[in-house]
This record gives sequence, structure tokens and C-alpha cells, in this order.
Amino acid sequence: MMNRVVLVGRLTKDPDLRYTPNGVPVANFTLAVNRTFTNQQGEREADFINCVVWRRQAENVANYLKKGSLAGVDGRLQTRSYDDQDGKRVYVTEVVADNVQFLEPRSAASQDRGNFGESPFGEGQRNQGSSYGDQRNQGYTRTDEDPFSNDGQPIDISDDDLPF
Amino acid sequence: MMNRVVLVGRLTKDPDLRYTPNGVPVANFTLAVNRTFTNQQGEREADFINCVVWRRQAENVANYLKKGSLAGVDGRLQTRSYDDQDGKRVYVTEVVADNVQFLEPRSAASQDRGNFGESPFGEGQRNQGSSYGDQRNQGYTRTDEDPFSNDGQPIDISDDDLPF
Amino acid sequence: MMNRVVLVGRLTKDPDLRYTPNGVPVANFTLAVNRTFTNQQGEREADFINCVVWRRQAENVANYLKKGSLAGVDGRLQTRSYDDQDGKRVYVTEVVADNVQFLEPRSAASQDRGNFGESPFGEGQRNQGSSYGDQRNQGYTRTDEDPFSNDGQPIDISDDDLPF
Amino acid sequence: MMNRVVLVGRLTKDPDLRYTPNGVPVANFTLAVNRTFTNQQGEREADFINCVVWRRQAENVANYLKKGSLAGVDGRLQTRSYDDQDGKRVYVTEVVADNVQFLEPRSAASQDRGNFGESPFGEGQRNQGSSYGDQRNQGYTRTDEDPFSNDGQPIDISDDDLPF
DNA sequence: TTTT
DNA sequence: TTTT
Repeated sequence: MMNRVVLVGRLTKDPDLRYTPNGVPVANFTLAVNRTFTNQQGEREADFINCVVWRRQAENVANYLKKGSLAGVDGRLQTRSYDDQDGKRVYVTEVVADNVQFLEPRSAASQDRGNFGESPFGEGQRNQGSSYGDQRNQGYTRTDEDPFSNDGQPIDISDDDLPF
Repeated sequence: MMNRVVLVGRLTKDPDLRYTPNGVPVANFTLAVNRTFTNQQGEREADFINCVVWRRQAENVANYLKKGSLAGVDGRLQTRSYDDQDGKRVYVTEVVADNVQFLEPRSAASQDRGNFGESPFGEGQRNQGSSYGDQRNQGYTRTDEDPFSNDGQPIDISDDDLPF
Repeated sequence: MMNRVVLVGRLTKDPDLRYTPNGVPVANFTLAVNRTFTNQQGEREADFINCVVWRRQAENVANYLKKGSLAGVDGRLQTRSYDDQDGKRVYVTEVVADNVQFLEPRSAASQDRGNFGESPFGEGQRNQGSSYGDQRNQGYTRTDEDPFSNDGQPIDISDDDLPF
Repeated sequence: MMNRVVLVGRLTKDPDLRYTPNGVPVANFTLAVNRTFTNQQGEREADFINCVVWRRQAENVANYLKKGSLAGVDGRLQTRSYDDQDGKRVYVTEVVADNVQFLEPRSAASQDRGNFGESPFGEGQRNQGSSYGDQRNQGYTRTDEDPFSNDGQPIDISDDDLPF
């Protein structure tokens, strides 16, 4: 009915890019979102939100964001469940991103990364990155055979999970 | 940093009202949020989002919403984890509501419920509900001794979990 | 960069449906959104937010919502300006809706309205409305020649204003 | 009822700090929010959203943000109106910020600014700024007598406009 | 110019 | 009246 999420935070690890059997790119990453308030002990805690992004933005995310990058996500909350290795039902809540916004200058976000397709950065930042030629998707293994195999993620992700 | 969620959906069950050891009210409920799009099979699926609300709004929610009620939630995403009975870490993502909006006329939402405190409905709907006197919190057991004991919820919820 | 608005409120008037010269439908309406807090005098005020919706949802809005209807809007804030009749620049801020949610049962929202295209209501409410046959767009004049001519709205709205 | 806005953009000018007759700080600023899509001519346009923030955050904004700073705003849409110098009613839509997030390292955002109160930046960035001593509110004139006098802003802003 |  |  209505379902909207907006987050700004930092990636806890490099994003994880996979492909569905049909070759559709999906990237998973976790955003650490620092709370604006402190707890009883005066510490500023964080929430760790799992995010998914599909298609072209998945590849942009994989190519321009890494552990520590500051990013914004605009999307919707999605729930799903699967049975883990000992047959226990696990419930997952994650954010399916409609849009991922890169909030740091290119240099900060992707020093030593290859280049991929169109830059998601604005006019001002384009053309000032280093160019490694067009080794597209450099450093990422295509895992069509085995998408989402690690990290307790469901093994049976398929093209049916495409949001639209 | 930034963390905002807005949902509109229907309660999957009556809300669950508890109290912390210090007597602070907390209500838990799940919103079924129908997707605006259909899946490959043409079905309209739903996401089931766990929500928490504290203090006075917790009591309003418990008194005016029930299974099937249409409600809006404005809040933030929060993650936490606990170890289940067989020592397995369980990760929970839920929405901590800053504001819960009742989106149905009072009659539809709370036919046979007792009355509690100030009405969260607008001017136009106040004073037209039935009045059961002031049997506050009628039908809810105070569970100070054992908050959040059921449903696989962590047993050690305390006043430290208050959002502010 | 990031721009997200979510509103729930009531239409202050019947929506206003127009068509661009190319025949693209646009609906304008104002949502009265009651504040959740009261002012110094203890009154609950409202904000009046202008909204725009394009294409198929424009026609759904025109056919299913009317003055007083409860609706949710998920969209983005947009600014534009135009010069009024005495050459004064007027600045407009409005919400371009990606999605409009009807939050009342069909009967409440459109008693005496004709029917148009696919119902935007869920399964449960479909097929229970009166049926006027298929007099599409009944009661609305096509105004291709003169879109947005009244109400101090800019007269030069064109297909360029399409959000995507 | 429900009214939520989240924006990320850049300040078009230095923020404008004023005080109500009672001494409550208010800051006004405009965020340029670049659209994520391009128009028919292939240009990326922007929306210019007026924002207001009250109290302590008003002073933080004035001290840490300036023209060009990247910032996030989480708030609600508010409308008001006033009569301009030639008696014409002007309608204003603006965002009242509950929270303003500084999205750039301190150095980028406030090179040559004085210091004020508690730093709104996280642990990592604290203590690495230059220190000008405690010339609080340096460079800003207190304008209790005449808040909001310029820029076509209503002259009669008062403590009644406090959001809570 | 505003809704319940 | 607009930012990078």
C-alpha cells in the first residue's frame, strides 16, 4: 500500500555482485546507519541494514562503492524467508533500492577500482577518474551457477525475485 | 545518519502490549503491506513488517487498533540480534515508530474495545464512541515480570531499549 | 540527489484532470494534511500540499477520488516558476506523485462517479461498485487545447513537464 | 496525518540565521536537489527547496554549513501564506527539518567559519578542526528586532511558528 | 482557494 | 534568487 525507506550510511563491506541464471545483475550490501542519538551509556550505536539493488545500478554500486563508502538508498522494505541448513525458518527484512546515491567524490569511493559503463557521478566529477581501459566488471566473478551461495543467503534466488 | 521509513498497511494480529520493568509501555505489531505490483504469476504479494511503538502511543495502538486495522507508521529502521534457545544468533530488523496513524473511522477499528486515555482520532470522531467507563487497559495483562517472553522475542528487553 | 515525500491527507476539492497537447493525462489536486500536534491555541492546523500525477494514475485519481477522499501520496518535491498576469514571478513547490494510494473503501470515495479502466482498489473491493458500462472518462472534458488554463496555473504546461 | 520529506542536496547560499523575539534561533536555507533523470534536452535539472530549522540545529547549520555544502534533511512539508508589499497573497511551501545531516567532512563544509557549541560531526571528525576559541555565533548579527525582514520573507514570524 |  |  505505501512502503518507503530512505537511508544514508556507510557500506560495512564491499558490495557483493551476483547474476541470476538469466544474467540479471543483483548487488547486496549492508549500510551502517549511525543513530543520531546516544544510548544510556552515551555511545552512538548504528543499525545495519541489508540492501539489494538490481540491474544497471547493481553494477554501478559494485564498481563505485566499497567498504566505508557513504551512500544514500531510496527504496522499499521487503520481507522474505527461507529454511537454513538445519531446517530452521529464517526471516529476512531488507531494503530493495530504487535508487542508490553516491555521496562521496569519486576518488574517495573507488580509488583502486576498475571502470564500468556510465558514471553515476555528476558532470563535475566525470572524466577525472583514472582510466583502466574497458575491462568491464573487472575483479568480479560471474556466478550464474551459484548466486547468493554464501553468507547464509538463500541459494534459490532466481529471476522471480526481480522487483518489476 | 539518515533513516526514515513510512508504511501504510494492515495489522496481521491484535497488537501486543507489554511493559518494561520500569513500567514503560511498548506495543509490538506486524503490518502487512500489499505491494503495488504483481509477481510473475500475477499475484499481489505483501511484505510483513514488524513494528514497535513506545509510551503513550503504545497504549493508543493497543486500544484502538486490532487485527485488520489500516494504519500508517512513520519511523526508523532498527536492527538488533539475540541468541535463540539453541544458541543461534538471530538478526531482527524492525521499524521503531515515531508516529502511528489510524486510518479508519473509530468504529471500524475498535468496535468492541475498551477506552483508554486521550483519543488519537481527530475532533470529528471523538465523543462518538461507546464508553465503557475507565477500565484502563482492559483485556491486557500487565507483564512487567516477563516482557516479550513469547514469539521468539528476546526475553531481556529492558528500559535500555527506549529509543530516547 | 535524494528527494522523497510521503503524505496522507484528504483532497480539498475534486481532482482536476487535464491533457497535454499530446494527449497525456495529468491530474492536479491538493491534499489537506492535518498536523499531529496543536498550535499555541490548542488547534490542530493543516498543511495544504499541491500534488500532480501523470498518465494512467491521473485518470484513476480523477475517477476514484473526490473532495474529502483520504489518499496517500508517494513522490518527490518539484519546484518551478512562472510569471503571473502582472509580470510577477511566482514560485511553486509541488509533489509529483509516483504513486497515489486510495485509503478508503470504494463506496466512500466515489459514490456517484463513473467507472474508468482498471480499478486501483485491491481484490476485495473490486466488482462491488455500481457499473455504468464503459463510458470512459465520463463527466470530464478533454482540454487538449487549453491545459491548465485556470486557477493561476501556468498556461504553457506541455509534454516537456512529463517527469520521465 | 502523515507528512514526511527526505532530501539530500547542496546549499545554494550560506544559511540565514535569525532569532525570534524570544530569542529562539531559526535558520533558513535552500537546498538544490539535482534530479536523477534528465529532461528532453538531456540536461539534469534541479529542484530548489526552501528549508527551515529551529533551535540548536539552527545554530549548528549556521556554523557548519555554507554555500555548496552537501546536506541531508529529514522533516515535514509545511505551507503558509502572507500578503506581499502590494497586497497580493503569496503561498509558501517549505520543509521544516527535524534533523539536518552534514554529509561532508568538516574541512570541506566550514573552512573559514568560527566554532559553535557541540560539533554535529561524528567521533572521527571531531577535534581535527581548527579552533578559533569560543567566539560563538561569529559573523552573525542577532536580529531579534527584525527577524525575517528581507528576501520577501514575512516580517511577522514569531514564537508561534515554533513547530513544537 | 482549502479536508474530516 | 539558485548548488557541484
